Amino acid sequence: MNDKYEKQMKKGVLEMLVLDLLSDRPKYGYQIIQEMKEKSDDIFLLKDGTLYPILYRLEDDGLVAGRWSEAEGRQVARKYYEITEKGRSELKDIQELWQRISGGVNKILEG
Amino acid sequence: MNDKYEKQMKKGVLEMLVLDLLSDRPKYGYQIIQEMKEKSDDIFLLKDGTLYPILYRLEDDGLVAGRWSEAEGRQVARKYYEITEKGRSELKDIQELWQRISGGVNKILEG
DNA sequence: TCTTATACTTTGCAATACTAAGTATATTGT
DNA sequence: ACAATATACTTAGTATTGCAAAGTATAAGA
Repeated sequence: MNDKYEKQMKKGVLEMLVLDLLSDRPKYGYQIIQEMKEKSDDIFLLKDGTLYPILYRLEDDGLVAGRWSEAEGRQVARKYYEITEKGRSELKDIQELWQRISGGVNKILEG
Repeated sequence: MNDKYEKQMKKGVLEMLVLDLLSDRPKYGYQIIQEMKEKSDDIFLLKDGTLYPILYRLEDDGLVAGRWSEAEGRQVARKYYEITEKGRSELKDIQELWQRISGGVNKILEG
């Protein structure tokens, strides 16, 4: 039942969260999924089929840049995503938007 | 630019906000739009073309019940929407979901 | 050998905020 | 009287996105 609302409520915020996680250092997909899970106390459990399309969109928009790692003593190639300057600038704007929207929601719920 | 994110971030929460506004007493469309604007300090400025489809969905789901008013000393008919018991129960669940999701977002942004 | 974890890609579906257009009456200003 | 604005509801169409599911492939542990 509430799966529907949960899915909808996550729209828009996931891109912000991915950008935020990338803002301290470049990370690869699986790592982003783990950190998202840990930092949110198991609230954001992303499937890989959810994350990668987000990364591709961010890349298309020039907010992150992906580069394949030269297999450092391991075989499985990893693609590291790094936030761009444009990405940092956008992240700031999106976070302000989140404060505005979530603040507005709480005003109504508390009012 | 940020219109895209703003639109997405509102997904899911608008139904919750409409249900919340209806939880004290029945209201008609225009009134809901005004209260949404006032209580959110101009953050949620709904167009009628956005609100009514939400009301119809809520009605289809049995969360609200609409009834036409018998024109009380005025000519323009108004359709009043009233929250149902099912609607109150769902609202409680959706609000808990909102607390969970927005809490998770803030954990990541602050972490 | 089999299972699990790691790691990335792609297709297709469902849900919804919004724009735009349409219909109609009431009120206010000129 | 006329025009403009506010009130009030309806519907069609678009774009976006979270997710499930399936596919490809390597590494590590039982």
